[in-house]
Formats: sequence, structure tokens, C-alpha cells
Amino acid sequence: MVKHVTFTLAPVPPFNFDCTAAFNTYFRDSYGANSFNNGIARRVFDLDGRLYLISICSRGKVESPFLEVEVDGAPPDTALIARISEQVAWMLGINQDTGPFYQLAEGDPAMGPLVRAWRGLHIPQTPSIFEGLVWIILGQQISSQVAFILRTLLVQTYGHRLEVNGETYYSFPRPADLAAAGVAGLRTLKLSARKAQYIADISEQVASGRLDLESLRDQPGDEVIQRLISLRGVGMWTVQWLFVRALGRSDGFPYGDLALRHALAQVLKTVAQPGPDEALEISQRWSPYRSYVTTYLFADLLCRLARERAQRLRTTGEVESVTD
DNA sequence: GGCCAGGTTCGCT
DNA sequence: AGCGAACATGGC
Repeated sequence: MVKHVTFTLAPVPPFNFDCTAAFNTYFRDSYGANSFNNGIARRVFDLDGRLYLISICSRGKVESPFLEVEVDGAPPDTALIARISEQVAWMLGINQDTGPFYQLAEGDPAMGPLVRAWRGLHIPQTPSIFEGLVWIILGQQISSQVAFILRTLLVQTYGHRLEVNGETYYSFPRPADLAAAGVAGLRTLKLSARKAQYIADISEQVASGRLDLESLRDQPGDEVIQRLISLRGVGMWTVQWLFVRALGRSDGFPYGDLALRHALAQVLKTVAQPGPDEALEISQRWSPYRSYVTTYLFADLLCRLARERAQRLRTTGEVESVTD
């Protein structure tokens, strides 16, 4: 008999649970170790080598948010519950204060409509920096559809399986899992030799203790950049995305990103798409809240892609698959 | 079949 | 410093 533990969380308002949880799964039912459907966000946490399925739902409203969290498979240990509570809070960015950003954005012709449309969207964070780094490297250069396939394969192949109520869930792979998989193992997931090399290499460094990614959390931005860029396979684009999605910094801006530059051109109503340097220059006026700008622009983009997918599904009747 | 997609590295000027 | 090619794969 599985014991359940439940607890509640009170996010900093405004907090839109639906938007934030949907962003965390890229507006899909399930992505990586996360899922969101029927109003319930789920995630497998991997703590001290044990797996816990966490289910989160909203019991409040955007302006008076309140979350209920259920833990499956955990013994009723208060220290553990406290850790899980902390991780859930981190993952959904519930302690982020969007106020200063909204103040800046309200009067901005490009950002105004965006923050009104997505009011209460917080920035989801990956539970570990390792997960964020692997996740983002997997997305380098390729289309979002290909990234979805690679990421899903990685989690379902090297993550740990958890069955609850007849449903199958996966945790995100541990550094040691990916180190053990090695280049050969990763190559079977349709990764390029280069990408497989990057991920095997970083995983091995983390697993062996030579690289302590989690300690970067408290370090100044410049030092984080320096340390991460020195890793093979990590450039500025990757670091900036890590600032936004894994390090909880408010001013990350992946200015090299093609989709971001495209979205930027749209909200600015400019004809030509800005180059990386130009995009960085333009973004200065939103500093130090550019992580929000990035997230809100992508929310718009990802939501549109999701609608197009749903449309295709209705017309063709085809089912999305990762087994090509 | 060709070209591009949410980059990065390596090898040239 | 700056530029171009290679890298794997899916979709139009």
C-alpha cells in the first residue's frame, strides 16, 4: 500500500499555474520528466537514489494562487517533504516576483501586450543544473521537433522508470547514467557524434566529481559564464539559456537564438530580423529582466506551435510518435 | 532532392 | 578577429 503525503504552497502573485506548468512541458502533454494534463502537473524527482512522483494542481486563482502537491511513494519524513517542497517551488518559480518586470514592461509598446496576455507566467526551472545543461545542449541548432524526439528518447532510454497506477513515468537520467552510456550509447539515440561526445564528456566530469555544476548556482554571472564556456559543447547561447531556465537569473538572454530573434522582430514590428549583436543591443532596455522577456516571447511562440500541431492532428488524424 | 532548423567547434585567412 | 564548413536528423 502506497502512502501519500500532501502539502500546499503559496506562490508569489500573480501566478498563473496553467501557463507556467504548460510552459514547463513546452505546451505538450508530456516532455522529458515532466507532464501536464487535466490540470495536473507531474514530475518524477530523483532524491538520494529513490524516485518520487509529484503531482501538483491549482486550488487558487492568478491573483490569489494556491497549490496542492501530492507525493507518491515517499515515507512521511518531514525533512524529505521539506526538500521536495523546495524543489517544486524552484521548478515552478513560485517565489519569483514578476512585479518589477511588469512595471518596466507595461509602458513598453513591444512588451505591454505580451505581459497582459501572459500575466502570472513564472519561469520554470530545471531541478538540477546538470539537467538544464544536457537539455539545452540537446536542443542546439536543430528544430524544436527534432529536439523533442532526442530529449524524449534520452529520458525514456536512460532515465529511471516509475510505474504508478498503471502509468509509466521517467526521471531525468543521472550523470552516472549518461557517463555509463558513453558516446556509443548516446549515438543510438540519433545524436550526432559531436553532441554525444559533449554530453558523455560533461556527464563523466560531473559523475566523477571533477565538475560541480550545482555550485555555480551561487556564483557571479561572469564566473558562471567563464566556467561553462570552458566546457566543450557550451557556447554563449547555451549559457544564456541556462541563466533563464536552470540558474534562476533574471537577466538571461540567448541573443544568438534564431527563434528569439524572429519573435523579437515580430513584437518590434520591424521588417528585418536582427542579427545576434543587434538583438543584444535592442534587449538592453529590458535589463535586468531579460529572462522574463525571453520566456514571454517563447510562451507566445510555443503556444502557437502547439496550436498548429493540434490543427495538423485534426486534419491528418496522425498520432505523434518518437519511434519514427 | 535541397534547404533550413531554438549552435559549436575547428581550421582557415 | 572574423569567416566558412562540418555535424545528424526531420519536415516541408
